[in-house]
Amino acid sequence: MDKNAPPNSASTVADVAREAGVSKATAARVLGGYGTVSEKVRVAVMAAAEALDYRPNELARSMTTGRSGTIGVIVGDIENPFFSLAVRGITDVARQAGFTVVLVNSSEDARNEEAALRTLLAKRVDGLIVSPAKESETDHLRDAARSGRPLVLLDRGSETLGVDTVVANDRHAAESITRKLIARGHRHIAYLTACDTPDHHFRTPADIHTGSVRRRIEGFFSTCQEAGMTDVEHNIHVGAVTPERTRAIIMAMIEAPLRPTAIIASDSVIALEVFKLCREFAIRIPDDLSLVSFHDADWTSVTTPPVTVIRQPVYQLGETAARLLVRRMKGDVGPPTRTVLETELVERASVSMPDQSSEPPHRG
Amino acid sequence: MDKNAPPNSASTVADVAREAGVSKATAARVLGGYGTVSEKVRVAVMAAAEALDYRPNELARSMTTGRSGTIGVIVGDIENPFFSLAVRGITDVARQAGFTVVLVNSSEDARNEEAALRTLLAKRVDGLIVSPAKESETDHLRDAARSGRPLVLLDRGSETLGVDTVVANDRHAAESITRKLIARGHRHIAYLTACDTPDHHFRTPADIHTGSVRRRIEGFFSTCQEAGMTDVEHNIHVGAVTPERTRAIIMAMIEAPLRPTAIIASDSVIALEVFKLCREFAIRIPDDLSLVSFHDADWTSVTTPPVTVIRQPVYQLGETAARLLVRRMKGDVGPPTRTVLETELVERASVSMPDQSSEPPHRG
DNA sequence: AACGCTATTGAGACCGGTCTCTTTCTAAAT
DNA sequence: ATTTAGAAAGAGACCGGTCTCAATAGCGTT
Repeated sequence: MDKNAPPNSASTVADVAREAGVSKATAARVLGGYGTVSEKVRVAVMAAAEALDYRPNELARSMTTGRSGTIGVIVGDIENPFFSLAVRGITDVARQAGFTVVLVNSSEDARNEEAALRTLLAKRVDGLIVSPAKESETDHLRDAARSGRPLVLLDRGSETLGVDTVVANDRHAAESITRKLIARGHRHIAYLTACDTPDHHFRTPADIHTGSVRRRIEGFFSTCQEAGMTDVEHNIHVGAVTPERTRAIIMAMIEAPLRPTAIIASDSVIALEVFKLCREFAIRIPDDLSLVSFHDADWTSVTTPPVTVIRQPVYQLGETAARLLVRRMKGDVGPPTRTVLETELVERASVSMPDQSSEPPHRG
Repeated sequence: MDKNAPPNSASTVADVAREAGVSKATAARVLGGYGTVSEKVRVAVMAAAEALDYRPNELARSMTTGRSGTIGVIVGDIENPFFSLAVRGITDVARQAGFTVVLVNSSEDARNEEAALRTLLAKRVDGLIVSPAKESETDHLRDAARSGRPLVLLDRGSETLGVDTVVANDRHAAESITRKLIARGHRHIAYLTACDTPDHHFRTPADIHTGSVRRRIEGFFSTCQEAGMTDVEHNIHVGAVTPERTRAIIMAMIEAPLRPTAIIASDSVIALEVFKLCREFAIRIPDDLSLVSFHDADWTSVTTPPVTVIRQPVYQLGETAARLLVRRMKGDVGPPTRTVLETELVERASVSMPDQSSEPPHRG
């Protein structure tokens, strides 16, 4: 009679059990796919479930099992191609392992990150992948780790926090590109990042709380110094958080008495802004200004000239982090690991050749 | 004694109640922020919670309240800038309204989408935003709607399914760009999309199951026909799903006896591939070939020449869908709405000017 | 002093699953 | 035929919250 009409409210194991004429426990065994049941009963229960349009309540299941089948992911900004690609890597692995992803943008704000973490922990995610906004503020991460749920840090590590980390070899990448620029005669190289300091000025690498960027700046800084360059800290520009601020910084840089001959952009979004501005002001790349960018964004190969970039294995970064997390969630309790993925310098045409360099080597 | 040492397993309201010397119900009232409690008891309970490092279990809360505080989002591919921007719009609104987002990639596959939907429904998301891979296969969406949880369709609508939809005015956009190309003397215009048909050939718009693309093709098709063009269906190319396939299609197109003088790319990923190939084969844009793309991706303004695009309000698409969903989740039960957001033709320099056109008007 | 009203608290059912413990039943082993 | 292992099914506790309902307490009123 009521077999064809699904009830108003979702039906439960108890409903199915009643319909099939068995106990709740037995119905649960069939529906949950555990324990042992006779074939006859199995068929009856399945038929009842079908008739009642039964849909399991994953929430209730999670509460008893203690596992929710979800992993929480906190990134700075999903709109940034770097993160969207990394998240793709994460979701692919997660899906394959039977997990779904809960995504939160921190907008690179430590407070947002902390709130997000609390929410995700409250929702009982089985594991977490976080790209921490600030390495200096990691109390909330420590809490997460302490909660017993595995945590993997993505792109930005914290050496002090004993937790799994997957990063690129940022420092080495920065060193090699800086060396390359120096070899081509550049003596005034600017480094431009979205990371900010309280007074928007750079003094020492310790001011930079975003791990990946700090390591790059350390590499840049020391390579410059080894080459005998002075006042390197004045060539490191922070706070390129919006297109407007980025433009203002670049403008000031260009109009300064000692105008840089090369710019290293810390991400593709900034590089794009530099490129736009150069075009707008008819600054020729690489003749007037050389440009190098971190992250091999799709468009960098298609501009005139194509942009020399440091290719990071972004998808693999996400993939590796997720794989590591899955292993931890399965019970691997080894000591925390730090995975460093290699980068690759892709030389295109946005860096001036040695003979084109307007400055002779060793001038200043 | 055990006040400073948090217990091994997470503490619960019952633990806090015991610690504070009150009943479970009272502790729950304080912790859950409902009902009425005396100030004295409130303080005592909070102190106990603090001491025990109490963290609410959102899962348990969800089970009784029936609401999980999450919204499920299914998109084709988060890596595609279109979707990552739309998702950013969704997450921003969701966060503001107190919801977190569970994200799933369907890889534009209806079966994946169905599985994802089942999972999300089982996890008891409070609402859903889906960008359906196929408008023809919507049984699973109907199920979702029937489950009582609000559903909003993003970018791709289904007229038959009575459900809220947020789309761009794709048809009108396609018409206007096609008209513009025709006005500039183009008589052989190719349309290139990632959507595919079983035999990889296009016959009628009804073959295309992705709503937004079908509407664009309808606009393109009818505008071409109105201009007296024949065999328009042969100029619509489907199945540009990977860079390799895209290249093969473009190559065939270029080598055909009647080579198109203009290409409309259905998304920025395809446009980028066209651009790359043109550069590789020294095909000049716009002199040899005009290019127009849907979606104003960041890089399109920075190429040489910059690409003429149809700017879609992508962030707003996500934002609007999320706002609508939030309203529904709050109990709005009006009839299903269909929101159409306007697009804008951004003319840059990838379309040949009339006087540069190699073909005189009305030739064929 | 008796009464009524409200603020505060406690007891316990409930959400929808899982899972342990028992009991019953079947069939192989001695 | 009797013993016994193991399969199959049921009863009911439990997860960690919410929420209803009843009991108690405190206060103003007449």
